Amino acid sequence: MTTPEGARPHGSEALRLNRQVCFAMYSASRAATAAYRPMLEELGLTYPQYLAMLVLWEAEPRSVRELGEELGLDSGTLSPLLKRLEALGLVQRRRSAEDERRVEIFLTDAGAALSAKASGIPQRLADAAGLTPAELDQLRETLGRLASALQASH
Amino acid sequence: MTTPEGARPHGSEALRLNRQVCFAMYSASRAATAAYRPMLEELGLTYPQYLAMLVLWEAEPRSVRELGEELGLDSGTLSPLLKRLEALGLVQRRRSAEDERRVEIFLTDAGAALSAKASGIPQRLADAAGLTPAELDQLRETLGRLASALQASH
DNA sequence: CACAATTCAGTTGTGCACAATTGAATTGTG
DNA sequence: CACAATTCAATTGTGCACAACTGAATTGTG
Repeated sequence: MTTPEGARPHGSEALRLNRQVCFAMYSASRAATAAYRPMLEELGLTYPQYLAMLVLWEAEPRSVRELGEELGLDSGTLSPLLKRLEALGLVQRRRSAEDERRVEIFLTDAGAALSAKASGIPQRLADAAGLTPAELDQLRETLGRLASALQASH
Repeated sequence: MTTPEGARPHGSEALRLNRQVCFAMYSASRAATAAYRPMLEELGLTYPQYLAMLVLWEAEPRSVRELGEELGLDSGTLSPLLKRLEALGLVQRRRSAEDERRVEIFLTDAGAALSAKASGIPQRLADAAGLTPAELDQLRETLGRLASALQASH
């Protein structure tokens, strides 16, 4: 069904792409990011930037390390991302006084105000997902267990 | 529970990070890629390169467009990736004779032989996932529906 | 047949991810 | 207290993703 004219099939069953949960996850995750894109464009954010803002909207200020803990990202990813959020005027980075290694991320007024514009996004995406609330709950729970097990595996 | 000392909480419930299925998917997908990494290192492949090889192991040759269709990737991603696979000696790119726009991707002997070394990976990952086969099946099915709905949404 | 529209692969530019490293600040230990 | 070990953010380099564009080849239509 997936094999085009002229291509010789010789794959083993275990290696079939369509069998692989990880590929389904990889595809669905990219599809979700793509579904967010037009909504986030209205806010001028990328999806990872939106995630960082979500964390800050919950509580603020946060150090780069705390943000990384929440998002599972390291400073190699966060440093330039936060610099971009600062350039957008949404965030301010300030060296901590008590611990000069730390950099605290504060929301600017514009950054704090942006949450109002973002408040409808989760529901809009849930609608686009086409799953029942129960299915979404269960999916989130299963993915959480999966991520934990995978992280523990290496 | 996630709010550190000194950070002022003021998030709305809908925007809570831990509530969001998409973040769970994003995290789990990255965790899966990370779990693959040490296994794929033995093959000298990245995860997207491994996906391309999976498609070619199923049937070969494939045009760049066909590969892109299977993986949901465009030429902007695939062209350099395939160039790297060619540099690794796993693949050969050849202009199609019937349609000079197309570039056909052939496995080299080394590329074909690599599937033997990869054959254990899906099972190793399934073990690391810590889910039952039934849960994995259901997860894959749900993710498939989710990805379809999200793609249809824009 | 002519030529506009489409298909196809590649390139350029931006923004993640992530490994590896750096250098400064802090903590732990003898 | 001294100094080794650790923590923290930033930087560098590689490899995706993806939008926008280019140019060549093919297809569709008048």
